[in-house]
Amino acid sequence: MELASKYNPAETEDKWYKYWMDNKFFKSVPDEREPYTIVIPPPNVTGVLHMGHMLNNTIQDILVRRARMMGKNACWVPGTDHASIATEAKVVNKLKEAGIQKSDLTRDGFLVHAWEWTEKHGGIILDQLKKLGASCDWDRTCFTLDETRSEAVIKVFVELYNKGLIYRGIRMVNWDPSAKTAVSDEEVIYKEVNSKLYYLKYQIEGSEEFVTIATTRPETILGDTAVCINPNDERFTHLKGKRVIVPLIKRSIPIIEDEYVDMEFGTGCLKITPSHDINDYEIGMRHNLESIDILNDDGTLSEAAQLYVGKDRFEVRNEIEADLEKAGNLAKVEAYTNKVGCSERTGVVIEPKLSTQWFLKMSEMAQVALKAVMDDEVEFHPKKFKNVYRHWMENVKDWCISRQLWWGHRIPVYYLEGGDFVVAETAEKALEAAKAKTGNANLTLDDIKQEEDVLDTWASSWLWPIAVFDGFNNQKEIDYYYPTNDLVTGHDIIFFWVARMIMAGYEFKGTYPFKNVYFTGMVRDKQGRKMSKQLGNSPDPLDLIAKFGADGVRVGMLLCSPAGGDLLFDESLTEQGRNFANKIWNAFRLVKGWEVDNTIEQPESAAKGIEWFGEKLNQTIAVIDDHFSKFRISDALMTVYTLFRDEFSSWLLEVVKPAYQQPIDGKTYAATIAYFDDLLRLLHPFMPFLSEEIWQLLEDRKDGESIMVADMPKSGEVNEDILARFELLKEAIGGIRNVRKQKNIPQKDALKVSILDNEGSYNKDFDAVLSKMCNLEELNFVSEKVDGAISFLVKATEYFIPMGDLLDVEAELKKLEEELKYTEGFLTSVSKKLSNEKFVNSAPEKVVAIEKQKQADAEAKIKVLKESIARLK
RNA sequence: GGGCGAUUAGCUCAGCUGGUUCAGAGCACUUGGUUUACACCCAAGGGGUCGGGGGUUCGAAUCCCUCAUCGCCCA
Repeated sequence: MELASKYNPAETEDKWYKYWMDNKFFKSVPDEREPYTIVIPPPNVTGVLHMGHMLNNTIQDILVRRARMMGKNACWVPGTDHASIATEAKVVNKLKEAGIQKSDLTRDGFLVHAWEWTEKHGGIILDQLKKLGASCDWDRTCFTLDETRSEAVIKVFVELYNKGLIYRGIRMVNWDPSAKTAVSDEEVIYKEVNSKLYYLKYQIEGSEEFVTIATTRPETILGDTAVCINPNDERFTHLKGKRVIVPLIKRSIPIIEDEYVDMEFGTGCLKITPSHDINDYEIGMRHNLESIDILNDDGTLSEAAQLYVGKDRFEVRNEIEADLEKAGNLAKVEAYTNKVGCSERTGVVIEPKLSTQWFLKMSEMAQVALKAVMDDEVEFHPKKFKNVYRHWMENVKDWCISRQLWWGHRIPVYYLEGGDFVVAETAEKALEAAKAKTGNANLTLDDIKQEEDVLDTWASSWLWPIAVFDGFNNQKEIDYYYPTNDLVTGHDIIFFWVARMIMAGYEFKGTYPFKNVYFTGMVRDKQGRKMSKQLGNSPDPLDLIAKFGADGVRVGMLLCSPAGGDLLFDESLTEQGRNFANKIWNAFRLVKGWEVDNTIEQPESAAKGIEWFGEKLNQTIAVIDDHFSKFRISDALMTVYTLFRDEFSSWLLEVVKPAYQQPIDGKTYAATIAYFDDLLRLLHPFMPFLSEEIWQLLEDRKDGESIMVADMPKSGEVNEDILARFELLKEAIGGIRNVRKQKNIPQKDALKVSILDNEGSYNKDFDAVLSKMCNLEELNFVSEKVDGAISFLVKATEYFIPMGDLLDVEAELKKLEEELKYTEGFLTSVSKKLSNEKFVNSAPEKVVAIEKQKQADAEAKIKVLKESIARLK
C-alpha cells in the first residue's frame, strides 16, 4: 500500500462524515444506558458560522464523542433560534430593496416573507457545523418557532400569567426607533461618543432673571415639566417655590427640589423631562409631574412637542440650537464626551420611552436560580462566573418580554371591547374564557382581538433544554434526557440565556436544566480585537477547514483556549493542528511499512519498551480523565499531544523500530498496533476524521465498525517504579547523545560504555534499550573509575565513555567542577532547611522525608564528583 | 460612579487545598542535523526577582493588605 507522506484531510473528511451518518451513529433514542445530553446554544437563523461557533461546537463535540465512547447514550440536540429583531430587520431590508414597505403588508403577508427567508438561510449554519465534524443527532433538529417549541412558549405564558407572574405595565423601556420595538437592557450597547453639552437659559417667571441648565439633548426641552435643584444648594435658595418659562414654547413649569441633583455637575440645575429619561421619570413620579411624550415611535417629534412636528430627533437637535441662540436662550456650548446607548440589533440610538409592555416577575425565580448556582447544584466552569451571576441575580429587574414585532410568538392575550382581556392558549379557548368573563354567550371570534406584540426571543430560548424534548408532552423523552449534562456557551450570554434557563428549569421541571456550564472565551484576533465583519478580521471558518483540515482547526482552536479566558486567534495555531495531524499520519506510515516476521524472536529492548509504554499510557489516561473531570479541555488535548508526539513517537517507536530493511517480530508489532489503537481512541474526540481514517486502515475492519463507537481506553494500575527507571534511562541516553555531539561521533559508530554503580542502586532492566538507542557495542560494569574517559552522572551512577587520547582533561575538569559547585549550593539550601527545628517540627512528615532524600542524593553525588576531580588532577 | 477579574519567558497562557508536578507548557528564538515515518521533521539550548511594596508563616507565584497598570460587566 502506497501512503502519501502528507496527510490530506480533504480526501477523508466528507467520506467519514457520510459513513457516520449512514450508520446512524449520531442518533440517540432512550434506552437502558446512562444518557449524556447536550443541547446546542441555538445559533441565530440570520447568522453565518463564525469563529465563536467553531470553538463552542468543537468543545461540545469533544464532550459528546468522549461520552459516547465511554458507553453513554450520547445525545447532542441541534437547532436554531428565530431571533425576532435581527431576522425581522433583515426581512424588512430585503423587502425594501424590492420596493416593498413593511407597512404595505399585512401581518400574515409579512410572515410569508419571513418564513421564506428562514427556510432559505436557516439551515446554513447547521450544515457548516457538519464540516467541523459535529456529531449532533440531526433528526432532532429544532427551531424556536416550530410548532412544538411554539406550543411550549404559549403554554408557559398562560401558566405564568395564571400564577400571577406576568403583568402589563407602563415602564420606561429602551426603544429602538428603527425597529420600532422595545429592547431589553442587555440589548443596549453603550458607546462613547463626542457630543455637546448645551447650556440653556430659562427665564424665571415674573422676573428678568435667568437660570442656566446644562443638557446634551436640547430638543427634549419641549417635553420639560420641571426644573430641579438640590435643596442643599445655597446658590439657588432664592429660587425655591418659583416657576420658570421653557424657552421657545413659553410653557411655565415649577422649580422643584430633589437631592438627586448633583451640585457639582453642569450648573447644578437640572431640567426634568419625565417621558424621555429614566431618572427624570423617577423624579417625576416622586413629585407628581406631568409627562409629555414629544416623540413618535419612529423617533420624529410628535404633536405634543408643538414645534418641529414630524422632524427627526437629530435634525431637531441642530435646528433647535440655532433657534435657541436666536431667542437668546443659549448661554454656551461645550464639547463633551458621554456614553450613548445604541441598539445591539439596528445600531440606532436608543430612546428611553414610556410604553405599555408585558413583564415577567423575576424575584422569586431568580432566588431559586441563584441558590442553585451558589450551592453548585449547577456548576460553572470557570468558577469566577459565579460572582458575575450572583451580582446580576441579586439586582435582577422584571423582564420586559413583549416586542413590537411580527416575527416571533404572538402573545396569547385577547382583548375584549373596552380594553378588558383574557389569556388563553388558542383563540377558541380565549373565546370561551371571554364568554365566561362577560357572561355574554353571543360573543364570536370577531369580538376578541389578539395582542399585536410578540414575545422576546429569549422567552423561547429559556425553555430550550425542556422544549427540544417536547418536555411538556413527551414524558418518556424528558424523563430520560433531562436534566442535561453540560452546556457550552459564551460568557456574554450568561444573563440573557444561562440564568433564564436555570430559572425555567426549576420553575417548570423542578430541577436544574444542566449540571455543568462551560463558559468559553471570546475569540479575538491576534491584536486582541473582537472579531467582526466591519474590521474584516475574522477568517472564514470554512476556508480554514479547507486549508488545514477540520481536525487541524479543532486542535488549533483548543490549543490556546482556557475556559472563560479570551482566545487570541492566530492562523499559526491551526497550522500547528495540521502539523500534528501529519505527525500522526507519518507514525502510521512507519508502523504500516514494517514487514512482520512471526518466526523471529522479540528483542529484549522491544519487550522492555513495550512494557514501559503500557505504564506510561495508563498513567497518562488517568491525567486525561482528571483534566476532563475539571473541564480542562485544552489541557486534556495537550496531554494527548505530548503522549503521542514525545512518548510514543520519539521514544517507543524509536525503541521498537527494526533496523533498516529488517522485519519486525510479531509480538512487538501486535503490541505497537494495539497501543496505536488506544492512542487513536484517545485522540478521536479531538480529531475525529484523522483518527477514523487511520483506525480503519490500521487493521481489517468490518463494514459498520467505527472508532467513534469503540470503547475509550481506561486507566489501570500504574507501576511508578518502571516509569521512574525509564526517566533515568532517558537521562543516560541524553548524556551519551551529548557526548556524541560534543565529540562529533556519528550515531553509526558504535560506542563502548562503562558504568560505575556507586550506590548499588543501578537497575539493569533497561540496558538493552540503552544499548539499542545509543548504538553500544559494549556495556560493562566497573568497580573503579575509568581513565581517559568522558563521564557523566545520572544521580550517583557514573557513565564512562573511553576516549583515549581524545579526552580533553581540562574541559572534563571544568564540567565536573561546575556541577560540583551547583550541587554543593543545592545541598546547602536543603541542609539549612533541615537544620531549622521549626521546619522539621511543623512540616508534614512526607515533606521532611523528601528533603532528607534530596540531602542524601546530593551528598552522594558530591562524593562521586570530588573523587572524579581528584583523579583527573 | 458601582462591581468583577487580571498582571508569571519575546507571545499566548497553565500552575488546584501554601511544601519535588514549583518556577512550567506551547509557540517564537538560537545552534546542529539529507539517522528513508514525518523539514507540516528531529536533537540540543538560551530566556522569568511570578506587576511594585508591605504583612502572615518554619516555608508564599499561591493567603492577607496596599499601590500601579490593564481588561470586562453594570449604571
